[in-house]
Amino acid sequence: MVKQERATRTRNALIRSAAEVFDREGFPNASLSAISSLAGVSNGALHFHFASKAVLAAAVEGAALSRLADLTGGAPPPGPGPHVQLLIDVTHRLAAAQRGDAVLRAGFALADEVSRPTRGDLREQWRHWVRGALEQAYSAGELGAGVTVRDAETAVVAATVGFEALGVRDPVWLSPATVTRFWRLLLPTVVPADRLDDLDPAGTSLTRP
Amino acid sequence: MVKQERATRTRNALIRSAAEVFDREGFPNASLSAISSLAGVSNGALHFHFASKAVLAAAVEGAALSRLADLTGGAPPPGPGPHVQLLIDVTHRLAAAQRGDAVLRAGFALADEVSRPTRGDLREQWRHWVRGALEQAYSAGELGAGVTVRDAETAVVAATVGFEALGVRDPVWLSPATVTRFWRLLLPTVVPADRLDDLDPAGTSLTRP
Amino acid sequence: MVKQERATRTRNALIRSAAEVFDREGFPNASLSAISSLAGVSNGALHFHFASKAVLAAAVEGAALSRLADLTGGAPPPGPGPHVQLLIDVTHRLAAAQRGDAVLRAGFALADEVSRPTRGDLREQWRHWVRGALEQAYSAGELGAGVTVRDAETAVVAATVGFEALGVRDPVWLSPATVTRFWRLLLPTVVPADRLDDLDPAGTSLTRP
Amino acid sequence: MVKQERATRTRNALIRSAAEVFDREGFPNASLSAISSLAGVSNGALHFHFASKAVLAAAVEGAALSRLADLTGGAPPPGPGPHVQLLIDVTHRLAAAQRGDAVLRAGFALADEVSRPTRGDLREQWRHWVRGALEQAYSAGELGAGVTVRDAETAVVAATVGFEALGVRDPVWLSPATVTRFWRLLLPTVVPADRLDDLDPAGTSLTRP
DNA sequence: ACGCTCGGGACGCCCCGTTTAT
DNA sequence: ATAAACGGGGCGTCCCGAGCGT
Repeated sequence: MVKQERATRTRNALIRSAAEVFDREGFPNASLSAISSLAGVSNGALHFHFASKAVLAAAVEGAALSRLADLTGGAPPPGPGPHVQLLIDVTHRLAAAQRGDAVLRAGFALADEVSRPTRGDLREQWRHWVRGALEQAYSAGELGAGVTVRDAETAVVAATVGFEALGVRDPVWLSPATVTRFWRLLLPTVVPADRLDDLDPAGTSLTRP
Repeated sequence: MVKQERATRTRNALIRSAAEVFDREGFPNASLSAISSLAGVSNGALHFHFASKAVLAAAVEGAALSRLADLTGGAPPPGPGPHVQLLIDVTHRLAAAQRGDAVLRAGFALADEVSRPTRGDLREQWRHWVRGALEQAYSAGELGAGVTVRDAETAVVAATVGFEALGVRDPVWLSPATVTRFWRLLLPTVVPADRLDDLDPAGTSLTRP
Repeated sequence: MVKQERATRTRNALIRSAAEVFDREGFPNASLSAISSLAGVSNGALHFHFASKAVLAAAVEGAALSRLADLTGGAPPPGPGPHVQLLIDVTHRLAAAQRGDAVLRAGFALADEVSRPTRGDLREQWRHWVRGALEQAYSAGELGAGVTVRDAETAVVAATVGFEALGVRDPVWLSPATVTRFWRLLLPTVVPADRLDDLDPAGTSLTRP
Repeated sequence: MVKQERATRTRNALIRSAAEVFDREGFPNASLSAISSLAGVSNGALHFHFASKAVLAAAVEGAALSRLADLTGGAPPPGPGPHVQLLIDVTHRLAAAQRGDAVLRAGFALADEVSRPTRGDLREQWRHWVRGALEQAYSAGELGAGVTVRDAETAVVAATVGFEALGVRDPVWLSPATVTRFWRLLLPTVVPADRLDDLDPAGTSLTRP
């Protein structure tokens, strides 16, 4: 069916423009007509693809979820490796993405505003990934003495969420400098002193080897 | 002038119930009739005290601001003293207040949603206080080597904002245990090793001597 | 009582400002708070003097009625005299007054909008006076052959009302030139040819001898 | 495109009932729900066709404008012809229409109340037509000596407007008898004596030959 | 399958004309 | 005569279904 291809294009356009409007106006203030007209389609077309506003929001959240999966590269890779550096890099990538990608921003915002604390929502997903990465680091002996996975998870998740919340009104909170400052402060406690030189709080642009 | 006493009571009741509804539903979803009926007054009474929804929101923010001032005890006290412990204690108090006080929660949320990034809003106010406390600590030589005020400010502000954002859906993020975990992780870097024993990451209930 | 004097002053100020606001906004759009604040008194003061908006409107109409009585000089004087010239003069005076006096304008407008066609309202009052003047002229033999009082009344009342209605948006319709044009056209039919030279369609500023 | 037919029917029903309610209650007092329910459609349907109350009023005015064009038959026909009789006939037709047609009545009222004195509004349109007809009459030598187009225009327009204004509360002012009285008084001055017998102040029901 | 025009209810905010409590 | 409170809508707007086209 050739038709379905255009339909998919329309669907995606709607998701994208929905994300934009949700991000700009917030979910309750976002009007469906604003979304459909931004996408260049009619009001009825929107309802064909998404039965309700909530369903549309869920679709945006889903899109954001897959963006997040792209950023994290799925689950943290097992086995030995510089797990902490990966964590640093991913927080940098997440901040950058949140600065530039309305879908991601809208997704996180929607997770707070609309959906009940579902098991698979963005916040939970992110927390799980952070915990997973820290557990790998712990197993690999990368964490400093007296540092528990739980403590580190708390700090990292809270800070990244804070960056996002503050970044809504002042994007500097999502800048590399901000994230780097955070890691500069945290790293001396998180990793043993002898490993400190191997880690770059500013992140590495290298893809995982 | 006796009459104004009841008026003040009504005004406060409106602010309180507005905070409650704003906190529960979010500003855009909060309906003025829900607020006025929760306060036990009529629609017109609300409009008498607050010309518009925005003005009401500003009043809630103002109330939250004074709550925050109560928590911080105004400006950080100058001179020698355990400044870092004070910072720890205040973050605990703030978290506790945000868990129990809808006005404070609503105030912070409103600062994000409605008001322009005014100089005197809650977020800025909090950031200023944190920075001030850290500067006092720095001046008193309480900060560890290589720790800048700026870095610490970033981490503390981001984390507390994160706690609040996450606490909306899961209050455990605002529990003493969570805040304690954060400080447990941070303190070893923030203060010199020889001072670590003098500080309690779980906070002290003592009022400042 | 000295108090009563101030009360009267307040009452009159309210009537005047009510007329102004009614004239500018129309009765339904005029808000009582606009009226009271323009008069420099409180909202409650207004309700002390006038139980309701309708009562206030009636007061304005009453004030306009006395203005009209001033213009016409009461009933048309009986006996011989240049009755038609008096009619001309009064139409000029009425137009001038409607151009400059908000009370008169508001009064006529209110007579149309609010009050039921009462026997004593402004429109009826004006029509009665015109008819009276024409009857006096007829009795004095001032009217041309074949001219009935009824016909002349119709034309004069309709035209003056038309001037007023059109004058709301373009004051030129209430200018002396306009009224003069009307009489210039009408006079040759209304009065016998030999009396034409004694009458001035532009009106005489003389008070009646 | 079959659908659009029903839409047009709905639109027209809304305009008609809007005219009725505007005419009965006046523009400010007319409630949109009264209009939509009188038209037998929902509140949303109204908003679909007319974005705001003002737009709806403009539509009513437009409808009245075309009614007026029907009455006048467009521009006054050039060339020789009994132009004055045409003018008489049209004033009769206008009065009759204003007595029976709420759209026309509401249109004129709206022109006074809401719209700025636009160049193309009803009042101006009517004035233009009257002036045009009189100019044709003048060119054809139908006007009496000493009668200017301007004077006649003033009297005719003012009187017709007056009939309308007075007719709101007492329809007799829009009756044929009233209009006939007006012309009976005016004609002897307006046209030369030898043409008087050819004209009927009561109007002719003949369509123009 | 995909899309649009048209229409239906439901509130939300604002504001207004009024009475109580003082 | 005031300050405070009341309740009643008005307009606008929004989210959504229905039914026809393509």
